[in-house]
Amino acid sequence: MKPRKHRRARLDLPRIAERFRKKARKLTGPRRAILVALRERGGPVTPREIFRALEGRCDLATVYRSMHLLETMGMVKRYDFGDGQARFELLEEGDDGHHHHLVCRRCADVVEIEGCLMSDVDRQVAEANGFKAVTHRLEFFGICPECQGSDSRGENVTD
Amino acid sequence: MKPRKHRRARLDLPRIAERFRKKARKLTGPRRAILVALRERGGPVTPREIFRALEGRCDLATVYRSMHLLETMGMVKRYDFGDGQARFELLEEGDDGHHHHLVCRRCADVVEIEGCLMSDVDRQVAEANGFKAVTHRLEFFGICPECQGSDSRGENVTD
DNA sequence: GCTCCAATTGCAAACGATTTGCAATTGGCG
DNA sequence: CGCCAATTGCAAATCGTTTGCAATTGGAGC
Ligand SMILES: [Mn+2]
Ligand SMILES: [Mn+2]
Ligand SMILES: [Zn+2]
Ligand SMILES: [Zn+2]
Repeated sequence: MKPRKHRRARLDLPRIAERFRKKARKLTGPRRAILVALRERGGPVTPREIFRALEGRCDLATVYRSMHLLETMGMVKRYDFGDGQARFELLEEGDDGHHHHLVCRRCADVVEIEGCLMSDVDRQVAEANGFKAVTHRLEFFGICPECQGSDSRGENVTD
Repeated sequence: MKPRKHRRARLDLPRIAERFRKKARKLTGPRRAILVALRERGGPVTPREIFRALEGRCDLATVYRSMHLLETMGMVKRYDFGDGQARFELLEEGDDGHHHHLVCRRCADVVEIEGCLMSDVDRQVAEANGFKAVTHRLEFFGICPECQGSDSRGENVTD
């Protein structure tokens, strides 16, 4: 049994629906399906992955529109792993989603990094430069255990 | 006199040319112009900004091709501020370019953050998850001094 | 200097992610 | 059950970036 890689893996669906409706929005078929897909995955998902998981129950454009909506509603958070596609995670009520990830450069496997010890750094950076409301975006990249042995180029991973 | 915002603002042009030629590459007109533009700016520049600065002396496709080349030669480093366009900085010889930025969310002004105190964090993250060769990507975002007074939405910036 | 050719360029078309216009569909309130 | 604003599917548009190809050019060798 592998350890669960992502927190927020189990959220109550009726509760999600309720949260959604509270913002005076129609809970349509496609939207429900997207929320289910987001909950299933738990970790960061691309719009295209959601689209594939929906198997025709929803158009790709609708996925994008829904992600925007959910983002402004504060129900999902967007992450950027620098590969040109957005990723989203469903948030628990009250969670602002601020956390970081460790991404394998070979297989793109993602591990959640618990907690963030940088709020004091934000303050220092703000202070030192006269900025206000400073936040940060931080992701880690490396080679995961699985990918360390079977190297794609024959050389071994060190360090 | 405003303080200089970017390090590596002055690099010797002949020396840059020499570094370039050492890798057995043709130092063409477009490439020379691009290197000059990169040196002029000092801080992170988008391909389109370089293209504009070149005023017809070089095609946009050539800018992109040159950035790839310079990147693989280790003469520029790519940064990602999450707005969908790449930025590049010319590097001093021997510099790996690892550093971070503070970007204004209103005017997109960029301030360099000196140094990086996270190599021990990289190690901890690697250790804790069985990953190897862990690095990170980190940028800060906030509201710069200039943008704090004249607020775009009438509310004042706090915190 | 002049020749020659692989390296490089400009141009236009292709790309992949994301956005948008619009006519057809639908959730949820009355 | 009917209505209508909200939502959707579809196709076309957009944006940053990449690529094919024929024309151009730097610089090594004479
Ligand atoms: Mn996560
Ligand atoms: Mn910089
Ligand atoms: Zn953080
Ligand atoms: Zn760093």
